Amino acid sequence: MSTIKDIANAVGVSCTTVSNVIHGRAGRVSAETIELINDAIDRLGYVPNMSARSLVSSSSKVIGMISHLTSNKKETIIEDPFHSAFIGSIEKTLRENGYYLMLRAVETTADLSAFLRNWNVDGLFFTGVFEDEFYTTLKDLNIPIVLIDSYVPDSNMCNIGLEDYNGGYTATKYLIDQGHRKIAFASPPIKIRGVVSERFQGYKDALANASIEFKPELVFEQELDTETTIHSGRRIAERTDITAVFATADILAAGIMAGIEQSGKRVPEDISVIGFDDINLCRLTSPTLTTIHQDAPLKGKLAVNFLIDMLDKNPLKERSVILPIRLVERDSVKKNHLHA
Amino acid sequence: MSTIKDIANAVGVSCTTVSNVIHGRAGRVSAETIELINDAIDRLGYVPNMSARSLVSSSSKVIGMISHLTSNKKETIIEDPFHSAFIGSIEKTLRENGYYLMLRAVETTADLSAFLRNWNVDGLFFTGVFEDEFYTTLKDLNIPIVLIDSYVPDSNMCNIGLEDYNGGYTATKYLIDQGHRKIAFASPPIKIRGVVSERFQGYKDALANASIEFKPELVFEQELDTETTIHSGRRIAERTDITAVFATADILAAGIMAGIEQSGKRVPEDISVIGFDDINLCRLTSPTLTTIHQDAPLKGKLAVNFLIDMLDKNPLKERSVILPIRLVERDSVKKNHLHA
DNA sequence: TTGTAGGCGTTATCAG
DNA sequence: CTGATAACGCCTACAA
Repeated sequence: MSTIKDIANAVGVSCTTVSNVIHGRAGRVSAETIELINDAIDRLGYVPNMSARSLVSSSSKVIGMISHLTSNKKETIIEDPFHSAFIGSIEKTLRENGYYLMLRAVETTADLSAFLRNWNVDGLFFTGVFEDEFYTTLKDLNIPIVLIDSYVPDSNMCNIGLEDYNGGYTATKYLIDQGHRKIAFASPPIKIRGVVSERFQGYKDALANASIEFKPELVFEQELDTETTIHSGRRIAERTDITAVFATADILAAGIMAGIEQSGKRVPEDISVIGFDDINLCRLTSPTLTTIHQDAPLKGKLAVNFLIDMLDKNPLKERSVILPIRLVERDSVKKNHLHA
Repeated sequence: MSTIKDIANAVGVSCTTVSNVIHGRAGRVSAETIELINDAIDRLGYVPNMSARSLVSSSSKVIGMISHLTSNKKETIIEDPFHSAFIGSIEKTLRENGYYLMLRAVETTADLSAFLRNWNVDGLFFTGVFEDEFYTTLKDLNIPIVLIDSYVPDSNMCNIGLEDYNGGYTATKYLIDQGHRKIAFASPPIKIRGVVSERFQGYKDALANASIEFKPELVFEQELDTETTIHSGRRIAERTDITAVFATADILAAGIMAGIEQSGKRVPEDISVIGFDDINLCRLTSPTLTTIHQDAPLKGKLAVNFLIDMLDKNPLKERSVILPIRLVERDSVKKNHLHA
């Protein structure tokens, strides 16, 4: 484990000079010395000790990827294949910019702020439901934060969002256009400020615009584990009035399809299903799943870019970007269904 | 940001005493002082600065979750839903034991060892293919390592493995018992010491025991992205001789099923498919996927327990644990197919 | 039972 | 152009 001092000794200069070279403060060192030092760095295999750096600079190059654990939930950080899809692209971009990614689940604000101070965390991604409690803790914490699934307007926080409202509207409208009138809405529990509530509003507005009355009994809220989603499919199949389902996540839609088929009904002949996200799974189910597409890798990439701009104190043009959605037609919705 | 010194000042004792209390060296401090100090810690909201700790102790409580990026691969750390299934349980257990999880993708040994020294990483999970290159780097690195998908016998490395051979054998035998003789083997590229090569051997031995000749042209190696797996399904469907497929991963099996159906053939009527892993997806496809079950959360849990025992320098009874597999029958294999 | 002092590797300040 | 030096927060001998 060679240190700056080792390099300095090897070359016969001071630590300061070595440090200057490492940080590219070339103006202050002769070309010759620079060469010598770089050689020694390679030869001795020097790598910086990040702990020492953090200690003196109160900044660590550590970015936290925080997942909020609600107490009743499974303990898994990455519950949704949709999330794991962009964690990879986040790690990659972070790495390319000299940052490190720590994964951490927290239950309380105390957990979170302890973690942040433990490591002088430089920035944060926050996934999952963002509750007010966190907002008050984080807002005067003064580190860049990118919220991935919530809408919370604030300086030093960025939202990377999606046309969630539009997505909900588009999906529902599409079903209506195919002749459906009894359209169920299936989602995880609808939390205020969460993405789902936006999609829900889109659903309701699409109904209203088509003069279809909104019926609370057509709303199915449930967790996203496979058991439960399949069970929801069964419940939906039992309801003889429902002809279509808008599910706010593909894994949910897939579970519902499975449940429907297990009940002896057919998708899309008896009940049509439309999903949300457009994960790979959509092409693996049968029928393949019609869904609202969002670009997960891009979402991840933008999230990191936001964070890095904030870390570098680049002025942001925008605090928030809303990614477009688009409908992807596959085979889970019966076309021109004239049910009305 | 209160420090030990702040606590010491607040209470009117020295840093040493505070430190002793923090580390539970109760014997050396009066009960009264302990109380005072703990109060102050709560009141001032002290949390340890991990950087400072790492610096002085050359150990960091940081555990790396390393994913080996092969150059031609996508840049994603968690390519497989199977992996994301247990990363959550790893983070949880680590956290409960006072450790922190850093995610990092590496391409070369140099990348890896730089990362390890950057942070004084205390221990390592290594997923993905483990090549010799890494072995030589890691083996004298003297930190506990748990290999998740590879077989490399060595002290200070642990394998948490699976009955991969048995899984391959069982899957193939099952197909044979249903009357299949022309059984394709589909997998990601077969790497030496990887799990796949074990499953492959099981496949070959099951064939041999049934006096079925192994045909290299029935082996389909491909990457696991959705495009490619569906394409493989098509290729398999075109081959009129194949009546069954053993795929070494469920996502692969699902893609192959989709490809087969896209070619106008039916699963399992025309071609049977059996998978491996038993991820949630198996219950969402139609037909549902018969597969070899492995317990992913348990695998994650054992992996962490191994690592923590090694970190705590607890003597290990075993360096390696092999988890059992079992066949889960669903609907993707045609029963009693008398094709022979 | 408590305190003092030195050092971990790095950076920034300031002086040569 | 280069080098001392102090400081970051914590830990561990060693003293008292």
